[in-house]
Amino acid sequence: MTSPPTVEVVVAAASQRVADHLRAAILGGVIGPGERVRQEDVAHRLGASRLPVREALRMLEAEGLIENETNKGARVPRLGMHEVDVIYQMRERLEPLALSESIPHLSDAIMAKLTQLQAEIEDHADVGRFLELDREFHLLTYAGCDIEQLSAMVRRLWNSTQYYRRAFVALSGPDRQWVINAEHRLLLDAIARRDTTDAESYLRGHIRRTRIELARHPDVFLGLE
Amino acid sequence: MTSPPTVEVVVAAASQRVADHLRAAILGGVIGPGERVRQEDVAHRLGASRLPVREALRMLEAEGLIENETNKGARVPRLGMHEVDVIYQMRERLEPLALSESIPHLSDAIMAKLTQLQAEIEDHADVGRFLELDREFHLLTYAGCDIEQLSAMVRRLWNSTQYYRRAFVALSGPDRQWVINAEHRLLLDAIARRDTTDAESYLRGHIRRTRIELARHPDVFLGLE
DNA sequence: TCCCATAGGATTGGATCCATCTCCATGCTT
DNA sequence: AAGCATGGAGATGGATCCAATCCTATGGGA
Repeated sequence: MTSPPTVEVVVAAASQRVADHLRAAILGGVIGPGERVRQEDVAHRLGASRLPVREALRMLEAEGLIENETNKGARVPRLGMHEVDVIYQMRERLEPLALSESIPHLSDAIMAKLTQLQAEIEDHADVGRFLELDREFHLLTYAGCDIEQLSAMVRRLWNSTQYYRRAFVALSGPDRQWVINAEHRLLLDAIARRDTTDAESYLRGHIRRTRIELARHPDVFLGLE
Repeated sequence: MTSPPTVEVVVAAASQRVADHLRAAILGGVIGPGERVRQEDVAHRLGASRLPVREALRMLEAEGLIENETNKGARVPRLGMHEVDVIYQMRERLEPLALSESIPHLSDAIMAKLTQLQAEIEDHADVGRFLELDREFHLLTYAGCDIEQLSAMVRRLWNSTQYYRRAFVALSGPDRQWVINAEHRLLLDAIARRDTTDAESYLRGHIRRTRIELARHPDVFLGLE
């Protein structure tokens, strides 16, 4: 047997597995801002030692999903309204750049997938599904950006506001959905035309409008800070 | 003795100490892009176990100073010219925002310190000292920004380009120093006037000019990528 | 009755040891 | 002689155990 066993169940570094699990739990709203994450809990639940959990927590800290305090443990960061507002302003400035870097490298396959995703979004039913699709849509438009630092930061900004986006979408109802759809379609068209200027402009507007609507819903942050 | 012993030599979490040491080594150019960082080496050198070193490497990864590959170890990232150029564009977009957030909270003490720093910069002799002062000057202008995510990202961008900035400054010589000084003075004045619009504008120009001059020195990236 | 000090449990941080993976050099085969 | 398989050394990933720190509940004192 010269070649490595093909059956091998890709073990993929325990710390990576733990990180994936926790990330899903936080993004899915299972854990929620301010909640504490105990090392032993997670270790026991996932059948691993505490060590990979510690490493996973460090990785998630890098992604903005966890904050660590020495000797006091890890918790999901709790953001205030102003903080979220500034993070959206950061998105307004960074994501258009990521898009410009991405557009020249977007394959036809990805363009097709984007169109299909937007179609699904317009058919969307529940809130959870919309959040998932919207996230996939936007992040896929950045798939061609091969500057790792930039992609990572954009992902990080999405991660740390995911919870509040969920709360916001749940509150605001579907009567403004047509606005999102119109913006997405214009964005898609600009991307298809490889017009980075237009694309940047539509994207910036899309994020800015969301930020301002979000600022009108302070109830999303009730009981926080 | 009810109060904690005041003499206590704040031990400050070994992993923190290791991270500090490595950060200084990388920013100081002792380690250099592409070089590998072996866990045991560092552990032995700093008289600690390998475990805090592993955690430190994760922290530095979050700061963009280290990149980790599973089962293959850690190394200092090596950036290409285009990558550095995009990182500078990110700075052009993010740092003005950080500055706007910071300005309203800057105390008189900090303003005084900034003026003093600029005076020192105009007196600067060697390259290493200039880099240090310039870094301290700019980061201090962001000291009032209490959005942790934003401050962290700005710091990260500075960190990951520090090496190339050093190479650039060493090459370009002191005949353009007066430009930097003029820009710094205008920036300082705008900050003192609490004029965020002007300050953002000067800062953006300052970074942009540096980026474009840097792009004229591809020799900084010789032998890389 | 309220506040502070103390002791205990709970939780995180660190060290050592073992398993697994990668990389390189050696030697065999063609 | 060239190329590939194999074995060993080195380095990283993981598990268990021990130490240091933090939080809380309890009890004593003003």
